[in-house]
Amino acid sequence: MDRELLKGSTPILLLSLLTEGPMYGYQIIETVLERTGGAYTLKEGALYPALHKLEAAEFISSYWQTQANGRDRRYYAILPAGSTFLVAKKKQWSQFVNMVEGFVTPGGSADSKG
Amino acid sequence: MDRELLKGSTPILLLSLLTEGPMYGYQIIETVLERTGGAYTLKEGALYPALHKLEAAEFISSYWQTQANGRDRRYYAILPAGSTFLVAKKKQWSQFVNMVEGFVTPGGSADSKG
DNA sequence: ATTGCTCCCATCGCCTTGCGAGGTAGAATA
DNA sequence: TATTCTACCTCGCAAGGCGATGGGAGCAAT
Repeated sequence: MDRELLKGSTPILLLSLLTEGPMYGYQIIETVLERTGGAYTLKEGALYPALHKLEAAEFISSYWQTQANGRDRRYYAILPAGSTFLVAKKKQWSQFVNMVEGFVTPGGSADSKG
Repeated sequence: MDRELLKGSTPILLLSLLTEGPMYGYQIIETVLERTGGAYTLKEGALYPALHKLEAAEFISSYWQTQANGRDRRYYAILPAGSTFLVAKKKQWSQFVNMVEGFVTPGGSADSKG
């Protein structure tokens, strides 16, 4: 997986994931790993800064939750503003994909799906 | 257009464009501008370094051509190695797109088209 | 008690890439 | 002469992912 391709898509990934429900960092990494069949390992050095930035922007919120073992986990949940942002980001995403594919396949479909 | 989304996709764009025939820098910018209906302006600060890097990797070659006016243009043409690279990049691209869309639309199609 | 493993958080410096701004220069136009 | 268009290019900056590194809690085996 080309790291440069990932740039800018992480917020979409994160926000989309959190739409399914609150998750904690480690769980996000595991989930991404599983769903991509090991193809993409979301790195901690990318995840946590991204999560913090999303929280600073008030697109997500976080809360610590103590488990039965007594250990703490930091859960992240999407906020209404985050959902709104996701919708806009998704649109931007498909426009972007469409643009690139318009060049990759000049004769192919290049209409705007978003 | 989100600049971060662009990162890593420029080589694909450039190589795809050059597959249609040799082009010079200014022409590439104009072409991209036209085809995207003004949505995406490939910036010089992004284009030329990308072009030079592609050339250093021997994916493309360049040659100066003098016009009737006496002015010179630097044309870039794709090399066999560049075509090979493009094919690999395209595959990587669709895998990447597929991955992101797998998260964006969890219920939707997430199979690997590439 | 010590080692080592898994879980779980996080930061730091590096690298790459796009962008804004700036520079050079010939040709056309006013 | 001055401006604009074409056409090339580079530099410093910002942003984001990555590898490395580190802290710490719980748990099992030695």
